[in-house]
Amino acid sequence: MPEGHTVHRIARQLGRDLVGHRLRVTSPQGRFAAGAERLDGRMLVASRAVGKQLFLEFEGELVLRVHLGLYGAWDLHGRVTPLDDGLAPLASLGAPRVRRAVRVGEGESELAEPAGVDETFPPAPVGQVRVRLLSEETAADLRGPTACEVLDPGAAAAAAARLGPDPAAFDDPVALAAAGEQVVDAVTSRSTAVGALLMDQSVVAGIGNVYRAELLFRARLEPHTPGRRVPREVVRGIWEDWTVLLADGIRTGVMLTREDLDDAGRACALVDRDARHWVYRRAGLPCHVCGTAVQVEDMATRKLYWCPVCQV
DNA sequence: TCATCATGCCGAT
DNA sequence: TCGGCCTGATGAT
Repeated sequence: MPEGHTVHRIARQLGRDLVGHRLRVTSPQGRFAAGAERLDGRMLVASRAVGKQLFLEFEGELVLRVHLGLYGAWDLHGRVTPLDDGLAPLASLGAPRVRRAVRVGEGESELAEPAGVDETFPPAPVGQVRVRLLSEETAADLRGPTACEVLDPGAAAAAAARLGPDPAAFDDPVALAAAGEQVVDAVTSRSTAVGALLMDQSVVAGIGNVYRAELLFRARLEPHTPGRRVPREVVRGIWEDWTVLLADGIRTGVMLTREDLDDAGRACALVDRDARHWVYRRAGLPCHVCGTAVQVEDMATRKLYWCPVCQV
C-alpha cells in the first residue's frame, strides 16, 4: 500500500528486471484484455514514477499508466534483482536471486525467500491479476489497481502534468529548489487547511496519509492552519523535509519518520510499526515529545493525527 | 474463522 | 457524500 516511496521502488525494480526486454503482456483476470493485447510483444523501454503514479513506456509510443490506489500491488516472480535497500542482508548481496512472490513495496525484503528447486516458472496467477508482464526470467503481476490504462505519450505527459512536483524527479538542485518554490506558492495562496493541501496531489506529489501526519508533526504545524497563513519558510521547510523523507523511504522501503531514534531505536522501529511514527495511528497514545494524547479526526475522508500541544 | 480497516482515488449522486 | 476497487494485515471471536 503505497505512498510515493513505494511507487518509486516499483519503478526501479521493473526498470532493473523488465526494461530492455520484449514482454508477453496478458490480463489473466480479463478486465484489461484489450489493453494487454495492444502492449503484448513490445519491448519495455522505460519505467518511471511521478508521485504515486507509475508510467511504463513501451516501444511504439504506448504508455501503461498504473495507480495502485489503496490496496493495489505488484507481485514479482522469478528473477528479482535486489534493490540496494541497506536493510536486509539477503537483499544486499547484490547478486541476482530467485525469489518467490516478492511484494514490491514496504517491507518486501522480509517476504523474500529463496524459491524451491521445483518451482515452475511462470507460476499460475494468484487472485485477480489485472496485468501480467512476463519476460524470459521475470513475471510481474498487478492486482487491485485503481488505474490501469494504455495512453499515448501526449496523454501520459498530460497526466503527469496534472501532478505537483515530486522531489524524487529532480537531479538538479536548482530545479529542485524551483519546484519547492512552486509548492510554496501553491500552499500559501490557498485558504484550504494545510493538512488537506499536503494530500492534494496537484500541490505536491507523492504524500499520503502517513507522510502527511508526520510531516506536519515534524514541522510542529497545526494541520487546520489555512495555507495562506503558513509562513513561506515553513512550507519551504516541509518541502525540504519531504525531499529527505522520500529519499529515505525509497532507499529503505520503510516509512520511518522519527529522526530522534538511535540505532537501537531504529532497529526496534523497523519491527514495531507503532514505534516508527510520531503521531500516525497513535490516537490516544502519549505524544513522544510532550506526553499529551495524540488527537484524531477525519479530514477530507481520511484520518488525521496530530499533537494538539506540539503542533500550533 | 470472521469482521474491520487501511499508506487512494474516481465517478456517480 | 458515498460506493467501488476486491487485497491483506490485524484483532476479535
